[in-house]
Amino acid sequence: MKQKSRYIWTMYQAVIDSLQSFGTFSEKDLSFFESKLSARAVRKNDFVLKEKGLCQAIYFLLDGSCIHMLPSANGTDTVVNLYTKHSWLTDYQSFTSQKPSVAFIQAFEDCQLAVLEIHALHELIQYSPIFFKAGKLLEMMQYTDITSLTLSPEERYRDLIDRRPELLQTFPLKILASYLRITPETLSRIRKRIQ
Amino acid sequence: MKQKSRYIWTMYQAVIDSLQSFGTFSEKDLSFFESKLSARAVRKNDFVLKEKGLCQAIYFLLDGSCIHMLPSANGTDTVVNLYTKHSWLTDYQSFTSQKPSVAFIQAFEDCQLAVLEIHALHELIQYSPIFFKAGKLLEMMQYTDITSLTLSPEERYRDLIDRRPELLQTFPLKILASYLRITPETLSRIRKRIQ
DNA sequence: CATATTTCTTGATTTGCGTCAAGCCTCTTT
DNA sequence: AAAGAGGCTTGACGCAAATCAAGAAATATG
Repeated sequence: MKQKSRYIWTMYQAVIDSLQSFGTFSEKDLSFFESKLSARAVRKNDFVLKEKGLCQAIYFLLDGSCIHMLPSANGTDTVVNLYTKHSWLTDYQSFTSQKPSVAFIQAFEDCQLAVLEIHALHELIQYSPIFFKAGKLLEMMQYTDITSLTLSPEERYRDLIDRRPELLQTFPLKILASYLRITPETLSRIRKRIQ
Repeated sequence: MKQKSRYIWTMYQAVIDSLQSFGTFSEKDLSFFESKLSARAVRKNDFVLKEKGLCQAIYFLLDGSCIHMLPSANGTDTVVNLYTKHSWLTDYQSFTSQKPSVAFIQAFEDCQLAVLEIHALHELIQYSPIFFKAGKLLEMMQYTDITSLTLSPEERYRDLIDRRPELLQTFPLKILASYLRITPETLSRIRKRIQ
Protein backbone atom coordinates (compact mmCIF):
# COMPACT_ATOMS: atom_id res chain seq x y z
CA MET A 1 0.00 0.00 0.00
CA LYS A 2 1.40 3.33 -1.06
CA GLN A 3 0.57 5.20 2.08
CA LYS A 4 2.51 2.72 4.15
CA SER A 5 5.73 3.90 2.45
CA ARG A 6 5.34 7.43 3.78
CA TYR A 7 8.20 7.89 6.17
CA ILE A 8 7.41 11.39 7.37
CA TRP A 9 5.20 11.17 10.38
CA THR A 10 2.10 13.32 10.52
CA MET A 11 -0.61 13.68 13.12
CA TYR A 12 -3.02 13.52 10.20
CA GLN A 13 -1.98 10.03 9.11
CA ALA A 14 -5.36 8.56 10.06
CA VAL A 15 -7.19 11.16 7.93
CA ILE A 16 -4.97 10.44 4.97
CA ASP A 17 -5.45 6.71 5.38
CA SER A 18 -9.19 7.22 5.50
CA LEU A 19 -9.17 9.48 2.43
CA GLN A 20 -7.49 6.73 0.45
CA SER A 21 -10.43 4.44 0.95
CA PHE A 22 -12.30 6.80 -1.39
CA GLY A 23 -9.98 6.53 -4.37
CA THR A 24 -6.40 6.39 -5.60
CA PHE A 25 -4.47 9.55 -4.85
CA SER A 26 -0.93 10.51 -5.83
CA GLU A 27 1.66 11.52 -3.22
CA LYS A 28 1.27 15.07 -4.53
CA ASP A 29 -2.52 14.93 -4.07
CA LEU A 30 -2.06 13.67 -0.52
CA SER A 31 0.48 16.34 0.37
CA PHE A 32 -1.77 19.03 -1.01
CA PHE A 33 -4.69 17.59 0.90
CA GLU A 34 -2.69 17.46 4.10
CA SER A 35 -1.58 21.06 3.67
CA LYS A 36 -5.22 22.10 3.76
CA LEU A 37 -5.93 20.48 7.12
CA SER A 38 -5.85 22.14 10.50
CA ALA A 39 -6.32 20.87 14.03
CA ARG A 40 -8.92 21.63 16.63
CA ALA A 41 -9.44 20.34 20.16
CA VAL A 42 -12.88 20.26 21.74
CA ARG A 43 -13.42 19.48 25.41
CA LYS A 44 -16.01 17.02 26.64
CA ASN A 45 -19.51 18.53 26.53
CA ASP A 46 -18.36 21.51 24.47
CA PHE A 47 -19.74 22.01 20.99
CA VAL A 48 -18.15 21.16 17.67
CA LEU A 49 -21.12 22.96 16.13
CA LYS A 50 -23.71 24.94 18.05
CA GLU A 51 -27.38 25.02 17.18
CA LYS A 52 -27.96 27.73 14.55
CA GLY A 53 -24.23 27.80 13.88
CA LEU A 54 -22.84 27.82 10.36
CA CYS A 55 -21.03 24.60 9.54
CA GLN A 56 -18.03 25.68 7.48
CA ALA A 57 -15.94 22.54 7.62
CA ILE A 58 -15.79 18.80 7.36
CA TYR A 59 -14.20 17.18 10.38
CA PHE A 60 -12.35 13.97 11.00
CA LEU A 61 -12.24 12.59 14.52
CA LEU A 62 -8.60 11.83 15.25
CA ASP A 63 -9.67 10.94 18.76
CA GLY A 64 -12.74 11.09 20.98
CA SER A 65 -16.45 10.80 20.27
CA CYS A 66 -19.31 13.11 19.37
CA ILE A 67 -23.08 13.22 19.41
CA HIS A 68 -25.13 14.85 16.68
CA MET A 69 -28.43 16.03 18.12
CA LEU A 70 -31.63 17.58 16.93
CA PRO A 71 -33.19 19.91 19.50
CA SER A 72 -36.87 19.44 20.18
CA ALA A 73 -39.44 21.92 21.39
CA ASN A 74 -40.14 20.14 24.66
CA GLY A 75 -36.48 19.77 25.53
CA THR A 76 -36.16 16.11 24.62
CA ASP A 77 -33.38 16.33 22.07
CA THR A 78 -33.00 13.45 19.66
CA VAL A 79 -29.72 11.82 18.71
CA VAL A 80 -29.44 11.74 14.92
CA ASN A 81 -25.92 10.39 14.66
CA LEU A 82 -23.01 9.15 16.73
CA TYR A 83 -19.33 9.38 15.87
CA THR A 84 -16.33 7.55 17.25
CA LYS A 85 -12.58 7.74 16.64
CA HIS A 86 -11.69 7.94 12.94
CA SER A 87 -15.14 8.97 11.79
CA TRP A 88 -15.85 11.82 9.41
CA LEU A 89 -18.45 14.30 10.53
CA THR A 90 -20.22 17.45 9.48
CA ASP A 91 -23.68 18.89 9.61
CA TYR A 92 -24.66 17.99 6.07
CA GLN A 93 -27.58 20.37 5.83
CA SER A 94 -25.74 23.40 7.14
CA PHE A 95 -22.52 22.60 5.29
CA THR A 96 -24.07 22.14 1.87
CA SER A 97 -26.54 24.98 2.16
CA GLN A 98 -24.22 27.27 4.13
CA LYS A 99 -27.16 28.23 6.29
CA PRO A 100 -27.48 28.06 10.11
CA SER A 101 -27.80 24.54 11.42
CA VAL A 102 -30.91 23.05 12.95
CA ALA A 103 -28.96 20.34 14.73
CA PHE A 104 -25.85 20.63 16.90
CA ILE A 105 -22.78 18.47 17.47
CA GLN A 106 -21.41 17.97 20.95
CA ALA A 107 -18.25 16.28 22.19
CA PHE A 108 -19.14 13.28 24.30
CA GLU A 109 -15.49 12.77 25.21
CA ASP A 110 -12.52 15.10 24.72
CA CYS A 111 -11.96 15.33 20.96
CA GLN A 112 -9.06 15.91 18.61
CA LEU A 113 -10.36 16.98 15.22
CA ALA A 114 -8.77 17.41 11.82
CA VAL A 115 -10.53 20.27 10.04
CA LEU A 116 -11.10 20.71 6.33
CA GLU A 117 -12.67 24.11 5.72
CA ILE A 118 -15.18 24.51 2.91
CA HIS A 119 -12.94 26.90 0.96
CA ALA A 120 -10.15 24.35 1.26
CA LEU A 121 -12.45 21.67 -0.15
CA HIS A 122 -13.21 23.93 -3.11
CA GLU A 123 -9.48 24.47 -3.65
CA LEU A 124 -8.97 20.72 -3.63
CA ILE A 125 -11.66 20.22 -6.24
CA GLN A 126 -10.06 22.89 -8.42
CA TYR A 127 -6.68 21.24 -7.92
CA SER A 128 -7.81 17.80 -9.01
CA PRO A 129 -11.19 16.37 -9.98
CA ILE A 130 -10.35 13.33 -7.88
CA PHE A 131 -11.23 15.44 -4.87
CA PHE A 132 -14.75 15.63 -6.14
CA LYS A 133 -14.70 12.24 -4.49
CA ALA A 134 -14.60 14.18 -1.26
CA GLY A 135 -18.28 14.54 -2.00
CA LYS A 136 -18.35 10.89 -1.12
CA LEU A 137 -17.17 11.78 2.33
CA LEU A 138 -20.23 13.93 2.69
CA GLU A 139 -22.30 11.00 1.64
CA MET A 140 -20.88 8.87 4.44
CA MET A 141 -21.84 11.46 7.01
CA GLN A 142 -25.49 11.66 6.20
CA TYR A 143 -26.02 8.41 7.99
CA THR A 144 -29.69 8.76 8.73
CA ASP A 145 -30.14 5.38 7.22
CA ILE A 146 -33.29 5.13 5.15
CA THR A 147 -33.25 1.35 5.23
CA SER A 148 -33.82 1.49 8.98
CA LEU A 149 -37.20 3.11 8.39
CA THR A 150 -38.75 -0.26 7.75
CA LEU A 151 -37.22 -2.04 10.75
CA SER A 152 -38.70 -2.69 14.19
CA PRO A 153 -36.87 -1.45 17.30
CA GLU A 154 -35.32 -4.86 17.89
CA GLU A 155 -34.25 -5.15 14.26
CA ARG A 156 -32.72 -1.67 14.41
CA TYR A 157 -30.74 -2.66 17.48
CA ARG A 158 -29.51 -5.87 15.82
CA ASP A 159 -28.56 -3.80 12.79
CA LEU A 160 -26.59 -1.50 15.06
CA ILE A 161 -24.73 -4.46 16.58
CA ASP A 162 -23.83 -5.69 13.09
CA ARG A 163 -22.87 -2.42 11.52
CA ARG A 164 -21.60 -0.13 14.23
CA PRO A 165 -20.57 -2.30 17.18
CA GLU A 166 -18.09 0.33 18.32
CA LEU A 167 -20.99 2.55 19.34
CA LEU A 168 -22.04 0.03 22.00
CA GLN A 169 -18.60 0.31 23.59
CA THR A 170 -18.64 4.09 23.59
CA PHE A 171 -22.09 5.39 24.42
CA PRO A 172 -24.45 4.66 27.34
CA LEU A 173 -27.84 3.02 26.86
CA LYS A 174 -29.72 6.29 27.10
CA ILE A 175 -27.87 7.77 24.14
CA LEU A 176 -28.13 4.59 22.08
CA ALA A 177 -31.86 4.41 22.82
CA SER A 178 -32.38 7.96 21.58
CA TYR A 179 -30.37 7.15 18.45
CA LEU A 180 -32.60 4.11 17.87
CA ARG A 181 -35.65 6.25 18.62
CA ILE A 182 -36.89 4.13 21.48
CA THR A 183 -37.00 4.65 25.24
CA PRO A 184 -34.13 3.45 27.46
CA GLU A 185 -36.57 1.02 29.12
CA THR A 186 -37.39 -0.58 25.79
CA LEU A 187 -33.73 -0.91 24.84
CA SER A 188 -32.98 -2.48 28.22
CA ARG A 189 -35.73 -5.04 27.62
CA ILE A 190 -34.52 -5.77 24.08
CA ARG A 191 -31.04 -6.43 25.45
CA LYS A 192 -32.41 -8.79 28.06
CA ARG A 193 -34.50 -10.57 25.45
CA ILE A 194 -31.68 -11.24 23.01
CA GLN A 195 -28.90 -11.56 25.68
CA MET B 1 -34.67 39.08 -13.10
CA LYS B 2 -32.11 38.14 -15.69
CA GLN B 3 -33.74 34.95 -16.83
CA LYS B 4 -36.93 36.81 -17.68
CA SER B 5 -35.08 38.69 -20.43
CA ARG B 6 -34.23 35.49 -22.30
CA TYR B 7 -36.16 35.75 -25.52
CA ILE B 8 -35.24 32.40 -27.03
CA TRP B 9 -37.77 29.86 -25.94
CA THR B 10 -36.56 26.58 -24.57
CA MET B 11 -38.38 23.56 -23.26
CA TYR B 12 -35.87 23.62 -20.42
CA GLN B 13 -36.90 27.06 -19.16
CA ALA B 14 -38.27 25.62 -15.92
CA VAL B 15 -34.96 23.83 -15.20
CA ILE B 16 -33.01 26.98 -15.83
CA ASP B 17 -35.32 29.01 -13.61
CA SER B 18 -34.91 26.43 -10.87
CA LEU B 19 -31.12 26.39 -11.25
CA GLN B 20 -31.04 30.11 -10.66
CA SER B 21 -32.52 29.72 -7.23
CA PHE B 22 -29.16 28.16 -6.29
CA GLY B 23 -26.94 31.07 -7.26
CA THR B 24 -26.19 33.82 -9.75
CA PHE B 25 -25.24 32.47 -13.16
CA SER B 26 -24.12 34.34 -16.26
CA GLU B 27 -25.92 33.93 -19.59
CA LYS B 28 -22.90 31.95 -20.73
CA ASP B 29 -23.16 29.63 -17.72
CA LEU B 30 -26.83 29.07 -18.39
CA SER B 31 -26.32 28.35 -22.08
CA PHE B 32 -23.57 25.88 -21.26
CA PHE B 33 -25.77 24.26 -18.66
CA GLU B 34 -28.65 24.02 -21.07
CA SER B 35 -26.42 22.45 -23.74
CA LYS B 36 -25.72 19.61 -21.31
CA LEU B 37 -29.38 18.72 -20.81
CA SER B 38 -31.32 16.07 -22.65
CA ALA B 39 -34.95 15.02 -22.57
CA ARG B 40 -36.58 11.76 -21.53
CA ALA B 41 -40.19 10.70 -21.39
CA VAL B 42 -41.38 8.02 -18.99
CA ARG B 43 -44.84 6.53 -19.13
CA LYS B 44 -47.04 6.09 -16.10
CA ASN B 45 -45.93 3.08 -14.00
CA ASP B 46 -42.67 2.73 -15.92
CA PHE B 47 -39.38 3.20 -14.11
CA VAL B 48 -37.14 6.25 -14.07
CA LEU B 49 -34.69 4.04 -12.18
CA LYS B 50 -35.08 0.33 -11.62
CA GLU B 51 -34.05 -1.46 -8.46
CA LYS B 52 -30.35 -2.38 -8.69
CA GLY B 53 -30.00 0.06 -11.57
CA LEU B 54 -27.11 2.51 -11.76
CA CYS B 55 -28.25 6.08 -11.34
CA GLN B 56 -26.13 8.05 -13.78
CA ALA B 57 -28.05 11.30 -13.88
CA ILE B 58 -29.85 14.01 -11.99
CA TYR B 59 -33.36 14.60 -13.27
CA PHE B 60 -35.72 17.53 -13.28
CA LEU B 61 -39.42 16.87 -13.58
CA LEU B 62 -40.68 19.14 -16.33
CA ASP B 63 -44.05 17.49 -15.96
CA GLY B 64 -45.65 14.56 -14.15
CA SER B 65 -44.99 12.93 -10.79
CA CYS B 66 -42.81 10.15 -9.42
CA ILE B 67 -42.52 7.87 -6.43
CA HIS B 68 -39.22 6.88 -4.87
CA MET B 69 -39.58 3.49 -3.18
CA LEU B 70 -37.53 1.18 -1.04
CA PRO B 71 -38.36 -2.47 -1.70
CA SER B 72 -38.96 -4.61 1.36
CA ALA B 73 -38.47 -8.33 1.83
CA ASN B 74 -42.16 -9.10 2.39
CA GLY B 75 -43.31 -7.12 -0.63
CA THR B 76 -44.54 -4.08 1.26
CA ASP B 77 -42.44 -1.42 -0.41
CA THR B 78 -41.97 1.84 1.45
CA VAL B 79 -42.26 5.27 -0.13
CA VAL B 80 -39.15 7.28 0.72
CA ASN B 81 -39.88 10.33 -1.39
CA LEU B 82 -42.47 11.88 -3.67
CA TYR B 83 -41.86 14.27 -6.54
CA THR B 84 -44.17 16.58 -8.40
CA LYS B 85 -43.79 18.93 -11.37
CA HIS B 86 -40.62 21.05 -11.20
CA SER B 87 -38.88 18.87 -8.64
CA TRP B 88 -35.30 17.67 -8.91
CA LEU B 89 -34.77 13.99 -8.37
CA THR B 90 -32.08 11.36 -8.28
CA ASP B 91 -31.19 8.33 -6.24
CA TYR B 92 -28.64 10.01 -4.06
CA GLN B 93 -26.97 6.84 -2.82
CA SER B 94 -26.58 5.27 -6.25
CA PHE B 95 -25.65 8.53 -7.94
CA THR B 96 -22.91 9.54 -5.53
CA SER B 97 -21.49 6.06 -5.07
CA GLN B 98 -22.07 4.96 -8.68
CA LYS B 99 -23.19 1.61 -7.37
CA PRO B 100 -26.47 -0.23 -8.06
CA SER B 101 -29.43 1.32 -6.32
CA VAL B 102 -31.32 -0.20 -3.42
CA ALA B 103 -34.40 1.91 -4.08
CA PHE B 104 -36.26 2.49 -7.33
CA ILE B 105 -38.11 5.45 -8.87
CA GLN B 106 -41.40 4.94 -10.68
CA ALA B 107 -43.55 7.32 -12.70
CA PHE B 108 -46.88 7.83 -10.98
CA GLU B 109 -48.14 9.87 -13.92
CA ASP B 110 -46.65 10.26 -17.41
CA CYS B 111 -43.42 12.19 -16.97
CA GLN B 112 -41.30 14.59 -18.99
CA LEU B 113 -37.79 14.71 -17.59
CA ALA B 114 -34.79 16.92 -18.19
CA VAL B 115 -31.66 14.82 -17.76
CA LEU B 116 -28.25 15.94 -16.52
CA GLU B 117 -25.82 13.05 -16.84
CA ILE B 118 -23.07 12.64 -14.26
CA HIS B 119 -20.30 13.25 -16.79
CA ALA B 120 -22.10 16.43 -17.82
CA LEU B 121 -22.20 17.53 -14.19
CA HIS B 122 -18.46 16.97 -13.94
CA GLU B 123 -17.94 19.02 -17.09
CA LEU B 124 -20.01 21.81 -15.60
CA ILE B 125 -17.92 21.83 -12.43
CA GLN B 126 -14.75 21.97 -14.50
CA TYR B 127 -16.27 24.79 -16.55
CA SER B 128 -17.10 26.96 -13.57
CA PRO B 129 -16.89 26.42 -9.82
CA ILE B 130 -20.34 27.93 -9.51
CA PHE B 131 -21.68 24.61 -10.70
CA PHE B 132 -20.32 23.05 -7.57
CA LYS B 133 -23.56 24.56 -6.37
CA ALA B 134 -25.19 21.77 -8.28
CA GLY B 135 -24.18 19.83 -5.20
CA LYS B 136 -26.92 21.82 -3.60
CA LEU B 137 -29.38 20.23 -5.94
CA LEU B 138 -28.31 16.86 -4.59
CA GLU B 139 -28.97 18.17 -1.13
CA MET B 140 -32.53 19.04 -2.04
CA MET B 141 -33.19 15.56 -3.31
CA GLN B 142 -32.16 13.63 -0.25
CA TYR B 143 -35.36 14.63 1.43
CA THR B 144 -35.50 11.96 4.08
CA ASP B 145 -36.12 14.70 6.53
CA ILE B 146 -34.31 14.15 9.81
CA THR B 147 -36.51 16.67 11.59
CA SER B 148 -39.43 14.32 11.11
CA LEU B 149 -37.73 11.73 13.30
CA THR B 150 -38.96 13.44 16.42
CA LEU B 151 -42.53 13.93 15.27
CA SER B 152 -45.63 11.82 15.89
CA PRO B 153 -47.69 10.60 12.93
CA GLU B 154 -50.12 13.49 13.31
CA GLU B 155 -47.30 16.01 13.55
CA ARG B 156 -45.65 14.53 10.46
CA TYR B 157 -48.91 14.92 8.54
CA ARG B 158 -49.28 18.52 9.68
CA ASP B 159 -45.71 19.13 8.62
CA LEU B 160 -46.53 17.69 5.21
CA ILE B 161 -49.51 20.02 4.86
CA ASP B 162 -47.29 23.00 5.71
CA ARG B 163 -44.29 22.11 3.64
CA ARG B 164 -45.43 20.04 0.68
CA PRO B 165 -49.14 20.71 0.19
CA GLU B 166 -48.85 19.87 -3.51
CA LEU B 167 -48.34 16.23 -2.58
CA LEU B 168 -51.85 16.08 -1.12
CA GLN B 169 -53.24 17.16 -4.48
CA THR B 170 -51.23 14.62 -6.42
CA PHE B 171 -51.02 11.33 -4.53
CA PRO B 172 -53.75 9.12 -3.03
CA LEU B 173 -54.01 8.46 0.69
CA LYS B 174 -52.36 5.07 0.44
CA ILE B 175 -49.16 6.52 -1.01
CA LEU B 176 -49.09 9.45 1.40
CA ALA B 177 -49.56 7.06 4.31
CA SER B 178 -46.60 4.96 3.24
CA TYR B 179 -44.51 8.14 2.87
CA LEU B 180 -45.49 9.14 6.41
CA ARG B 181 -44.75 5.59 7.56
CA ILE B 182 -48.24 4.94 8.88
CA THR B 183 -51.14 2.79 7.68
CA PRO B 184 -53.86 4.22 5.41
CA GLU B 185 -56.34 3.65 8.25
CA THR B 186 -54.32 5.77 10.65
CA LEU B 187 -53.95 8.57 8.11
CA SER B 188 -57.67 8.48 7.45
CA ARG B 189 -58.31 8.86 11.20
CA ILE B 190 -55.82 11.70 11.52
CA ARG B 191 -57.59 13.53 8.71
CA LYS B 192 -60.92 13.09 10.42
CA ARG B 193 -59.48 14.24 13.73
CA ILE B 194 -57.99 17.48 12.43
CA GLN B 195 -60.66 18.11 9.73
C1' DC C 1 -15.86 6.85 53.76
C1' DA C 2 -20.37 8.38 53.23
C1' DT C 3 -23.59 10.49 50.39
C1' DA C 4 -25.30 11.99 46.09
C1' DT C 5 -26.01 11.26 41.36
C1' DT C 6 -26.36 8.76 37.31
C1' DT C 7 -27.26 4.48 34.87
C1' DC C 8 -29.70 0.59 34.28
C1' DT C 9 -33.28 -2.77 35.31
C1' DT C 10 -37.80 -4.41 36.34
C1' DG C 11 -42.82 -4.26 37.12
C1' DA C 12 -47.55 -2.32 36.44
C1' DT C 13 -50.42 0.24 33.60
C1' DT C 14 -51.83 2.90 29.60
C1' DT C 15 -52.16 4.07 24.91
C1' DG C 16 -51.58 4.74 20.04
C1' DC C 17 -51.05 2.42 16.05
C1' DG C 18 -51.58 -1.85 13.36
C1' DT C 19 -54.46 -5.52 11.92
C1' DC C 20 -58.67 -7.48 10.46
C1' DA C 21 -63.05 -6.81 8.68
C1' DA C 22 -67.13 -4.66 6.86
C1' DG C 23 -69.22 -1.29 4.22
C1' DC C 24 -69.73 3.06 1.36
C1' DC C 25 -68.79 5.79 -2.63
C1' DT C 26 -67.13 6.66 -7.15
C1' DC C 27 -65.64 5.18 -11.45
C1' DT C 28 -65.26 1.74 -14.98
C1' DT C 29 -66.73 -2.11 -17.75
C1' DT C 30 -70.00 -4.84 -20.11
C1' DA D 1 -78.52 -1.09 -15.28
C1' DA D 2 -75.71 -4.44 -13.03
C1' DA D 3 -71.36 -6.08 -11.59
C1' DG D 4 -66.71 -5.30 -10.37
C1' DA D 5 -62.71 -2.74 -8.78
C1' DG D 6 -60.25 0.73 -6.27
C1' DG D 7 -60.08 4.34 -2.79
C1' DC D 8 -61.58 5.75 1.55
C1' DT D 9 -63.83 5.38 6.07
C1' DT D 10 -65.14 3.27 10.33
C1' DG D 11 -65.40 -0.15 14.09
C1' DA D 12 -63.51 -3.83 17.11
C1' DC D 13 -59.60 -5.82 18.91
C1' DG D 14 -54.74 -6.91 20.15
C1' DC D 15 -50.19 -5.77 21.06
C1' DA D 16 -45.75 -3.52 21.35
C1' DA D 17 -43.82 0.31 23.12
C1' DA D 18 -44.46 4.48 26.09
C1' DT D 19 -45.25 6.00 30.54
C1' DC D 20 -45.03 5.92 35.41
C1' DA D 21 -42.75 4.27 39.33
C1' DA D 22 -39.55 1.99 42.33
C1' DG D 23 -35.34 0.21 43.37
C1' DA D 24 -30.62 -1.78 42.48
C1' DA D 25 -26.01 -1.08 40.80
C1' DA D 26 -22.33 1.71 39.40
C1' DT D 27 -19.96 6.06 39.46
C1' DA D 28 -18.97 10.56 41.08
C1' DT D 29 -18.44 13.98 44.75
C1' DG D 30 -17.55 16.19 49.16
